[in-house]
Amino acid sequence: MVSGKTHSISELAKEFGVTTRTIRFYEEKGLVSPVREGQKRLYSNADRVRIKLILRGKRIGMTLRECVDFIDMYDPEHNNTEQLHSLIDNVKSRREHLLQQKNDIDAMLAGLDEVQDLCEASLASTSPDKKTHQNPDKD
Amino acid sequence: MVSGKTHSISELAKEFGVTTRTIRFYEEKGLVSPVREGQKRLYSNADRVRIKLILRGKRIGMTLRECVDFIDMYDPEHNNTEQLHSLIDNVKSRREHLLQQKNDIDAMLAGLDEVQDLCEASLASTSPDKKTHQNPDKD
DNA sequence: GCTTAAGTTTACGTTAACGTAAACGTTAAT
DNA sequence: ATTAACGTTTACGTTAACGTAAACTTAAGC
Repeated sequence: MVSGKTHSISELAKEFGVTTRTIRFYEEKGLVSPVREGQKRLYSNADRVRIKLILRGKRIGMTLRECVDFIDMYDPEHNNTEQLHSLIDNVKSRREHLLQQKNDIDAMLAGLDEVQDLCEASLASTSPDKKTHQNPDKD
Repeated sequence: MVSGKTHSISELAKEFGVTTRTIRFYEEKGLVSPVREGQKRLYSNADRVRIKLILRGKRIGMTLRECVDFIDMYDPEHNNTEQLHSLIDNVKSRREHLLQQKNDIDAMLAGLDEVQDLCEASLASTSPDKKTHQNPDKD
């Protein structure tokens, strides 16, 4: 089968918790290219996946441009050797960036643990004995 | 000792790789409050740490407002029981958010691995035998 | 005394990522 | 035939997070 299930714009909007305006905006920017049935947009499953990847990227602070660049890595239109090497470099630096972000997140999670401990300790004792406060200077 | 080492604005700018404009902007927004020596700003180590935390937040896509909220969790001006509970709730949702982000990052890292494998395979064989392409639909 | 470097305030400009609204078309049900 | 639900285009508005420039002060070095 060449054409799988398609979706309306409001279906996708509901599924992903965004507005239709957002999805049209993504099209305006060339991030998705739904087919038309008369006037209306029909979204393929590939479009769905692209939107999912875009939103994933946004959740970790990527710009739309970065999301596109990222997604474009997946499609194998990079034939010649030079482009493949440049793509690998790109992958490398992206990976480093992501690992940095993981470190940042872990540091924050540790901070949250600390805050929560302090809170609970403070709640446990009606007259709370002051614990010494560790300041968050690591990294 | 009550007052540790202080720093000029350009020192901090250089240390963190941002412009002085950025640091002044943060002050404008109430994120830092350097002391003045005459006209000039003197940044304490506490200021340094706040900036560090801000930049850490930004790296994972937090807004400045979110960064402040996050940082404010650290200082124990939350005395009464109700506020402590609300703070704990806040910690909880932040933690969930951060864990979601870690999942997103892991998914992307997996994607990068795949892309890299494809690239290297394609480079290894001068006449590259087409491998079947796995599409990234997980999660 | 002059220049250079670093600092200051004030203020307008810019980009990204949509929100919001107006004005209109199409299909289906009442 | 009219309301309702969904879709469309066009276009102006908005917020965040600075960039950039102008015009000025202060301290340091020669």
